[in-house]
Parts: sequence; structure tokens; C-alpha cells
Amino acid sequence: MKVKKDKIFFRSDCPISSALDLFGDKWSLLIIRDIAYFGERTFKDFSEAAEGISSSRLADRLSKLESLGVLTKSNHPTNRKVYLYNLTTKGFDLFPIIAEYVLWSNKYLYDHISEPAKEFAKMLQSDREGTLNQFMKK
Amino acid sequence: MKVKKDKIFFRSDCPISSALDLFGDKWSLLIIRDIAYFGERTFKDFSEAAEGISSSRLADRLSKLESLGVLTKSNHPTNRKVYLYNLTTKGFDLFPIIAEYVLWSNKYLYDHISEPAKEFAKMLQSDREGTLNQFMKK
DNA sequence: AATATAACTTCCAATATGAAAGTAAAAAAA
DNA sequence: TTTTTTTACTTTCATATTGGAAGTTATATT
Repeated sequence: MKVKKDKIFFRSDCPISSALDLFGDKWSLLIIRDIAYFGERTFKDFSEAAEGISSSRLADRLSKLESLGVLTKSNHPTNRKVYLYNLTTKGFDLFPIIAEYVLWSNKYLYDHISEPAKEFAKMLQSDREGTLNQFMKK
Repeated sequence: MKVKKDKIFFRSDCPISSALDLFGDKWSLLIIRDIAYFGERTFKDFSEAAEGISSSRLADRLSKLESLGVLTKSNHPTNRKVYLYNLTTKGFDLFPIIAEYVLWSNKYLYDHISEPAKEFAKMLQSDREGTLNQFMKK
């Protein structure tokens, strides 16, 4: 495990800009999404997501997210060359942000998004709390 | 007004990655924030925000957001060298995303964020719908 | 008439990203 | 038990994005 020195520096004391300083890139929330949706994931699992993240980028996002405390890395119970990534509560708490992105896209990019995504949006619309809890209480 | 050719291409049909393809940078949501919070803004107003966006970056985010239809640019009623930027409904509809960032940061970056931000988070916690409507129904 | 200002644009150095190839250790296959 | 795969990265390097500073142009102000 490497010691990363990426000092986080916040552009201001605004909670929005500060969150963006931490997760405001094109990949972090997709990593969170994968774990929230599928559960425990391996490096390879993330690599195979449709968006096609490069391994160098994936490696440093994972280590950044781990050092931020939104996810954990642990050993696979039987296979010693595989590691398992999971969300912490801090990570699951990003799920409402993800949900709002889904709702916005469902409204404005409807013709572009997948059927399962539309179903998920429908669930969120009819029962926001329940749907969020279902994903966050894992 | 220049014709920008930035073709948007989506990495996948996921609503989250697609939204990030449009707004997943460090500045777009801050521009939305400024208008949602203060109302109509000028180029200079945005430039003076605490985060310190550069004018080149500001210029191209504004034109990108305008071409995406989340904001509009119009003439100032009396001063012909000033332009006014406003949100469209599509832009206001990004506000719930912003609100969730505020709530997350209020929980996990509490010691770092400003007092007014904490107040806003409190409002959201006690009356989410009402608070969102207050900002989105402008 | 001279000066200042708003809204950009241009240019360039610095940083971030993506793609491809490489490495090490462990697991699976032969 | 030797060979081949597989997993989880790391390294390298070309390219894209960003930040900063210095213009530019058309008003507005003094």
C-alpha cells in the first residue's frame, strides 16, 4: 500500500466546490455506482464497466477513494491475488447524489439511457426514500 | 456567437456517466450554483466567485452550458456591454444534485464549510421539498 | 478626449488523462 | 511440476485539458 501525498486543497469553503474537489471527476462516482449497484467489486470488475476506464486511471481513483475513506480494500477470502472493494457509510452516502443524476438524465436524456436505468428512475420517483434505503442499507 | 463543434459523446447509456459527460467537471455546477443562489449573473460576477475560475475557462463553460440549454445569455436592459446569464428549467433541474452535494459535505466536511452553507443544509434537512422549490421556482 | 471597464480571446506552460505495454505474484492448466 | 493464465497493478509516453497572464474590442465613464 503506497503512501499518497496528493494533498487535497479546497478551492473555497463552499460545500459544493469542496465535494467537487474530492469527487468532481469523470470516474469517481462511477466507481461508487458500481459498488452500490452490484455490491463488492474487484479491479477487473471495474475495468469491465461499459465506460472503459484505463487501468492507470482506475488504480489511482481507487487509491484516492480509499484514502478519502469512501471505500475499503480487503482480501478475497479464498483467492489471494484478488482484492475486494466495498463502500463505507461515507461512500454509500454519496448515493443520493447519484440518484439525482439519474433523475435529471431520465428527464433530459431519456432517449439516450438504458431501460434498466429508466426503471430505476421510476422507482426513485415513486418512492425516493425507500429506493435510496434499499441501496444504502447494504 | 461562435459555433462550437464540441461533439458530445457519451461513454455509455448510463444516466450517471452521461450526466457526468455533460457536467462532470470542476466548474459547471458552480456556475449553476451561482445563478441559482444569487439569480441573474454577469461574466464578471462569475469571475469574482471565491473559487477563482480563469476567464478562458469561464468563457468556454458558459458557452458549453448555453449550448446544452441549461442557461441563457441575454442583453442587459441598459448597459450594452454587459450580458446576463440565467438558468433555464433544465438548468434549475440540476439544483437537486447540488443540494445533495451540500448535504454530503455538511455531514463529512462540516468543519470546513461556511456557516451559511450549514444553514442551507439545515433547511434542506428539515424541508427538502420546500427548500428545493424555493430555489427552483424562480 | 482620455481613461476605465466588461466580456471575452489568445497563447503557453503545467497538469491530467488515455492507451499500450510491462511486471510480479498467485492460480489454474497441462 | 512445469507452463500458461490471470489479476492487480505500474510505467511510459503522446495527447488533451486546464490555469494564468496578457491581449483585444466595444462600450461606458470621467
